[in-house]
Amino acid sequence: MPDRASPSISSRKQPQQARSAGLVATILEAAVQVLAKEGAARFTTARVAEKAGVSVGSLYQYFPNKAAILFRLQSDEWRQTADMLRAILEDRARPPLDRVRTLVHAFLKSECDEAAMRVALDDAAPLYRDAPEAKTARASADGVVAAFMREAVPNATDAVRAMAGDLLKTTMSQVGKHYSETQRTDAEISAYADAMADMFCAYLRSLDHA
Amino acid sequence: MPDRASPSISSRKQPQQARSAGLVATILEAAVQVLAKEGAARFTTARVAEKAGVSVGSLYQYFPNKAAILFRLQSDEWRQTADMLRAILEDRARPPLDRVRTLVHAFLKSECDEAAMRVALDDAAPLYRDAPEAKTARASADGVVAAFMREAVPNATDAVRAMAGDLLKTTMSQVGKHYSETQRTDAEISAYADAMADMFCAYLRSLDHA
DNA sequence: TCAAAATACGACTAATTCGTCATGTTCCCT
DNA sequence: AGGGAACATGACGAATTAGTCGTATTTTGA
Repeated sequence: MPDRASPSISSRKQPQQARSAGLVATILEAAVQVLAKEGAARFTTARVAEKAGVSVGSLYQYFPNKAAILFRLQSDEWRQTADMLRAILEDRARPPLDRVRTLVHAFLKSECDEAAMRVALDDAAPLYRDAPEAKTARASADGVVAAFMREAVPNATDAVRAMAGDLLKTTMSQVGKHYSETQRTDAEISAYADAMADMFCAYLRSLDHA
Repeated sequence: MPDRASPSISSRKQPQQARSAGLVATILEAAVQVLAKEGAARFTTARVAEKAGVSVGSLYQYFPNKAAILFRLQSDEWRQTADMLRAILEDRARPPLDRVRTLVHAFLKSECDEAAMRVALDDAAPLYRDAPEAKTARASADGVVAAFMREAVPNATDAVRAMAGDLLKTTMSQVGKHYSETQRTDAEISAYADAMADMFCAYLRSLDHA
């Protein structure tokens, strides 16, 4: 039972004039900066507003609370990741296992870029993860993964496929998250991605043979 | 660059009389309660002291700051996990892959017991993870894993073994952590553990064949 | 027995934080 | 032009927190 009850995370109001739309964008950019440079503990609405060159009051006109800003940032990340995942996994011209390897490389690389921001965003997760909006957003990639699994592992029951797909998805995202907490060279990242892809491929092959 | 500089996490003084040794134990038990029932955000020294039936002043006599209490709890968890891991992996009477499966089951089960406390402890990680003491503590299981890998995958270079061992360790702990964030039945836990063990075994076999 | 050391206490300070609201400014439309 | 709506401001209130310190109590050892 971690934090308090789910906060209201939905937007307070939508910007209607051009200046306020720009203001929202400015705030989000500033939020990324503050998160990356100061860390989750020092991520405050006041600091974000200052960095954005905007008053706190303006900030609270478009975000109901601090958690909403963080959720928005995380939401954008998820969307971006889901798009990449879809683009790679749905390329039916290539063998499934090739796609897995490409995906792991792309994911790990993207996780390591902007590592500071992503780690901080994860540190702040208790503030937004229990919101109902977050639960649905996290499941956005499930369909793509399920479709891919049907293609990659045709000889398996639905139950096995569902569990294996979930395991692969969870492994990639969680291990990637942890891996990005330490500074790495591109060569190290690539080697680690190959190891993870080896593991995934061996698993998928074993599922299909069985 | 998340939080501030590393806090001093070492004990302020060692209890010398019986009553103060008991007091430290009482505080740690209370800390577990507070963490599990209130979550990381509401984990405060005042609340821990109150739950322990002790004054804040007494608490600060044996812990230099809040982070030290959290680090102590995490440290105890790590020790406990390392012991379990050693006991299972060093049982040379059984085939290596059997041991892996047993280990995954045991780890996942133990992760799901006390899930609330572990999740909260993880939420509080930013407060203690950058301390130098933490880095060494985390590496405590590395030797056992390396020895096991030599046994399980004799036909592989040291470099491959090191990376694969790290990947398995990281996967188990990170996926386990994420898995325990949701409530599960024993049957579900066991099924997931089997899936993870399947993946690990397929990977280890493929490394040995290659 | 009795003084010094160890232990325990809890009110208090200084700092930080979130979010509001009364007031002022800019924009748009007729 | 001018009136209303949208937008922007930032001082401020209310709440919470980490950690200290002067004082009181208990234990120990000579």
